[in-house]
Amino acid sequence: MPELPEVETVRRGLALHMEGRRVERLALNRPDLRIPLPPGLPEKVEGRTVERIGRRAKYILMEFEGGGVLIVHLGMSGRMVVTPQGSEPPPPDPHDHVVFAMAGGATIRFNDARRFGLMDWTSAAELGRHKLLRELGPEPLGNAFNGPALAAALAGRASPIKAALLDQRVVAGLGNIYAAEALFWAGISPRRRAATVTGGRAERLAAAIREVLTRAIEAGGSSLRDYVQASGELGYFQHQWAVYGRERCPGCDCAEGVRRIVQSGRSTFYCAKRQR
DNA sequence: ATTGGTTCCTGCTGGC
DNA sequence: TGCCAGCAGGAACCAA
Repeated sequence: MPELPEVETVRRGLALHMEGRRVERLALNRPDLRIPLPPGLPEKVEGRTVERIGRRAKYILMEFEGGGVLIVHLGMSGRMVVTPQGSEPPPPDPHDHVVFAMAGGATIRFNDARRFGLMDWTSAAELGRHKLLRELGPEPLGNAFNGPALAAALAGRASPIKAALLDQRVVAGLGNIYAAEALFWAGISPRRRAATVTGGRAERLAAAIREVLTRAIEAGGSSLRDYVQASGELGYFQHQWAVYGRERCPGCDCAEGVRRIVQSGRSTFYCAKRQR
C-alpha cells in the first residue's frame, strides 16, 4: 500500500539508477492499467535522458530532457523492480507491465498485480494543470502545510477527520495507514468531525502528520539497498506502526482501548482511551 | 458542494 | 489438503 513515504523511497531508488541516464528501450507488456497507457509512449521516451525523478503526493514524476514528464502512480500493488547494471535480473513476472531498459544496462520494471496503478504523459509546462495533479492539496512535508492551513482545509467539513485526511485535496499523500497513525500521535479520534479540528488540535495533527511521514521515510531509506535488489521490500516502518493492525495500544500498553472500525469502507484502528 | 457507496483487480487468509 | 468466499486498498466515478 504505497503512501507518500513508500513512494518517496521508490523515488530515491529510481533516481539512483535513472537520473542522467538515457532510456534505451521501453517495452510495454500490458497497456491496460487503470487508464490506458499514453499512445506512442515508447517513441516519446526512447533515446531520451531522464533529467530528474520528482514526486508530487503519491505520484512519481519522471522528467525527461526536452520537457516531457511521465507521471507514474503505483496504485495499491505497484512496484518498481530495479536491476542495477551488471546484476542478474529476477525471473520475469506476468505483472511486469512496463520495462525500462536504461543505457548502461540497468532495467526498471513497473510491476503491478492489481493494475490500480497508472502512467500518463505530459510536459513540465502543463504539469500543474494536469487533471491528476491540479486538485491536490499541499505537500505535508512542504512549507505550505501547517496547523492553520490544515484547519482552513477542514473548515465546514462534516465528515469524520479520518475520511477528510484521505481526501488528497486536504493534504496530499496520506493513505489509510498513515492517516490512522497521525491521528493516534495527535490524540484525535478518527470519528471526530473534521471541522472541529482547529487551533491547537490542528497544530498537533499537522505536526503528527509531518513526524510520522518523516520517520517512515527514514525507515524506508534504511532499506534502500534491499529495495534495489528488487525484493519489493519497501522499508521497515511497518514494525513501527503504533495502531494500525495492532491489538494493543502502545501508549496505554493495554488492549481495552483499541478499536477497529470501518469508515468509508476502510479499516480504521485507534485507541478510544487516548484519542478524543 | 459535499459525502457516502461502488468499482476496478488479484493475492492472500481463514474457515470449513 | 484443498477449495473458495471475503478482504485488502487509491482514487475515479456516481448518486443523493
